[in-house]
Amino acid sequence: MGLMAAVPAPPSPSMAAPSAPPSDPLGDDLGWALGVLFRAYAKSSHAALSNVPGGPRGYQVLATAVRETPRTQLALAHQLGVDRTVMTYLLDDLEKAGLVTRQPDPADRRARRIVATDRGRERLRELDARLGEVEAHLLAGLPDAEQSTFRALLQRLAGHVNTADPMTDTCQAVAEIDAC
Amino acid sequence: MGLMAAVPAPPSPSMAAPSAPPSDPLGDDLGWALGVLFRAYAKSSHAALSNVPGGPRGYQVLATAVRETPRTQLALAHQLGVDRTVMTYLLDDLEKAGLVTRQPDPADRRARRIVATDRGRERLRELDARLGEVEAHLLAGLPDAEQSTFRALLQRLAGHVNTADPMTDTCQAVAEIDAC
DNA sequence: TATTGTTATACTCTATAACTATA
DNA sequence: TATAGTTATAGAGTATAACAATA
Repeated sequence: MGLMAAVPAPPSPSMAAPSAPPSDPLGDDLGWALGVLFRAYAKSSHAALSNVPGGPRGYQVLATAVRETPRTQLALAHQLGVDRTVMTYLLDDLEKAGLVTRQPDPADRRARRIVATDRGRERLRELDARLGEVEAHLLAGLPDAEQSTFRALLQRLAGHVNTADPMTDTCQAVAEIDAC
Repeated sequence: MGLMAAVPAPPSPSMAAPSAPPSDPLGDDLGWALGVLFRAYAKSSHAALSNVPGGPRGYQVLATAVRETPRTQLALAHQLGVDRTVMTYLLDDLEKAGLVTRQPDPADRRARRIVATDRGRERLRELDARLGEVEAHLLAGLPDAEQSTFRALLQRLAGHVNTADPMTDTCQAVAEIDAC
C-alpha cells in the first residue's frame, strides 16, 4: 500500500514524492502511482500557468468566465470550490492583469458579474494550448491506444467518484472510524 | 482542458473540487479527472489514517520503519521527500504514540536509527487493511477486469513519470516559458 | 434580518536559519 | 570545516470574523 507522499496539505507546494514505491510485497500500489501522476501534472501545469495571476485557480476562474455565462463572485466560488474571500483576492489580481472585469449585476446591486475581457480570452487560448502539451507529455509513456484506454477509464472513475456522496462514501469505506 | 481545482498549495487541505468538469467542448478532461480521483483518495486515506500522528506522512514513516532496514532521520527524510525539520516533528509525535523509537547509531553518534515498536507493527497492519478498503472502494465504479487494466496502466505511467527527470521534462513540455 | 462582497485577524503548515553535538 | 538533529523565526496561504452596502 503506497499512499502518495505529502497528501494532507502542502501550504507551499511540497510536491516532493518518494522516488520509489514503499516496499509493497503484495504487488500494486495505487496510492503511490496516483500521487506521482497527480504531482507530475500539478507541477507541469503550475509551470504552464505561471502566466496567470493566481496560478491554476486563476486559470479556472478565467476559463469559467470565458466559457460560461457571467456568474457572480459567490456562484463562481461555489462552483470552483474555493472560499469567497479567496475569490476576492483572485479577482483582484485577474482584474489588475486586465483579464476579467467586475460588472454590476442589473438584478442585484450587491452582486458583481465576472466577465472576461478580450485579452482574457486570448490569454486563455494560450494557456489551453500549453495545458494540452502538458497532458500529452504526461501520457507520453504509453502507446496511443493505451493512452485512450487510460483516459477513458480515468474519466469513468472520476465520474463515479464525483457522483457518489463523498462523505457517505468515505465513512462506508472506513466504517470503524468513529469520527464519521 | 479541465485542470483539477486548487492545485497549487492547500495549507489547510482545501480539497474541494469543482463538481463538474469546466465546459470542455473538445472532449476529455484529464486534469479534472485526475484531480477528482486524487482528492477522493486523499480524503479517504486521510480519514483512514486519522489513527496515526502526522496523518498520511506519519503512515509513510511508520511503514518505512517497519518494512525496511533501520534508517537515519535524514535518510528517511530524503526517501520520503520531506524536509528534515518536518521529520523531527513527525518522529516526535510517532515516538510519543509509542509507534517508533529513536535509537543511537553505533557507527555515528550524531545520527539516530528509526525502528518500529511492536505496537507500531500492529498499528501498521490495521492501517494497511484500511487503505486496502479505500483503494478497493475508489475503483469500485469499474468492473474487475477494467480495474486491473487501470491499475496496470497507472502503474506504468507513474513509473515513466518517476523515472524521467522532472525538471527537464517540465521545461520540454512548456518550452515557451522563460522561467525554466 | 439575511446576503454579497471586502477587509482584518488568527491559524496551519512549511521552509530558512541559527544552534548543539559529533565527525 | 562539514554533517545529524533540534529549535526558533518568518513566510505563504487559508479560514474566521467583523464590516459595509443592499436585499
